[in-house]
Amino acid sequence: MANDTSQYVTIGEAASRSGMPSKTIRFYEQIGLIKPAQRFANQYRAYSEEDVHTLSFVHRARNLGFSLKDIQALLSLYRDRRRASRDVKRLALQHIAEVDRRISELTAIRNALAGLTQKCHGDDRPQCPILDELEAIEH
Amino acid sequence: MANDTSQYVTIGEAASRSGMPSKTIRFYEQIGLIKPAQRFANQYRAYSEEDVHTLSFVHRARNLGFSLKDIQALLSLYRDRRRASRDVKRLALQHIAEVDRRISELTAIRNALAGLTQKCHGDDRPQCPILDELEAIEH
DNA sequence: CTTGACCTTCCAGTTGCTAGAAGCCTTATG
DNA sequence: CATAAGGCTTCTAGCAACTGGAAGGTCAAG
Repeated sequence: MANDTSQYVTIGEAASRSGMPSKTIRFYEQIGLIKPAQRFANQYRAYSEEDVHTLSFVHRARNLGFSLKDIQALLSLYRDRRRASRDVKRLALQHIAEVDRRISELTAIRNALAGLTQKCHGDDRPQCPILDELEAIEH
Repeated sequence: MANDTSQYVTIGEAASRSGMPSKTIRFYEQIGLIKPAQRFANQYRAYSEEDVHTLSFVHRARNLGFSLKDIQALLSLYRDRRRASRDVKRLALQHIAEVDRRISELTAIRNALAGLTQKCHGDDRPQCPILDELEAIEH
C-alpha cells in the first residue's frame, strides 16, 4: 500500500483528497449514493483517480447545500453524456429558490429576535420582554 | 368531556390552541421537554390554560428557531421567578449570532450557485458549467 | 514483537419530528 | 341498539445526514 505510483488509494487518502471523512464515504456507499468501491487484496476499499473525483464532486455539491437526493440526480446527469444542461440548470435554479426561502425565513427570525433583545435590559432585574413576548398572553 | 366550563381540554384542543400538532405535544412530553400532562378519567391527556400557554410559548420559541435544548433552558428561566434577564438575553444573543452565521453561509451558497447558473445555457446542449465547476478538475 | 495507525464491520445515537398500526372512547344517526 | 366517524391511547419505525464507538484485522516501523 506504500506504492505511490499505484492507481488506487485507500479510503483515508480518498477522504483527505475529497475533503470528506472516511465515515461519510462509507455511509454514501452504504446508502447507494456512490457505487461500492473496489477492494485491495486485504479487503480495504480502493479508490481510483476518477472515484476521488466523484467524491470531490459530491463534497462540493453538499457544500452548496444540495440534498443527497439532488446529488443523486446530479450524479446521473453528470454521468450521462447526452445530458441536457437544461436539466442541470433547472435543478440548480430550484435549489437557489429553496435557499432564498431559507434565507428570508432566517432573516425574519433574526429581526424578530433582535427586536426582542433590544427591549431586554439584560441585567439582574427579572423583567424580560423576550420571555414576556414569547409568552404572548392575550388578555 | 362535553363540559365547556371545564378547566381542562383534550390534546386536540390544546394542539389547535397552541398551534402544534398533537403528535408533537406527545413527543415533547415523551422526551421530557414538558411535564407529563394530567389525565381525564378516561386516560385522555388534560391540559389547563396554563399548560396551553406553555405549549404556545414552546411553539413560538420553535418558530424563532430555538433548539429544543435552548427551549428547555428558556422554560426553566421562564418558570424561575428569580430569573435574571441577563441569562435570557445572553441566550437570545447567542441564538442571533447563530442565525447570522447560517444566513451568511446560505448567502455564500446562493451567490455561488447564481454565478454558476448564469453561465449555464440551460438548453439542449450538453455543455454545462455547473457540472464542470462542481467537478473542479485541477490540471 | 509490540506499538500505533490504519482499515474492517456492525450497531447505536443525534435532532425534531411524522406516519402508521391496533385498539379504546364518545357522539351522532338510522 | 348497532354502527360509523372521529378523536384519543400506546407502540414502533422511519426521515435526513451523518457521527461515534466497539471489536477486531493489517501493516510498517522501531
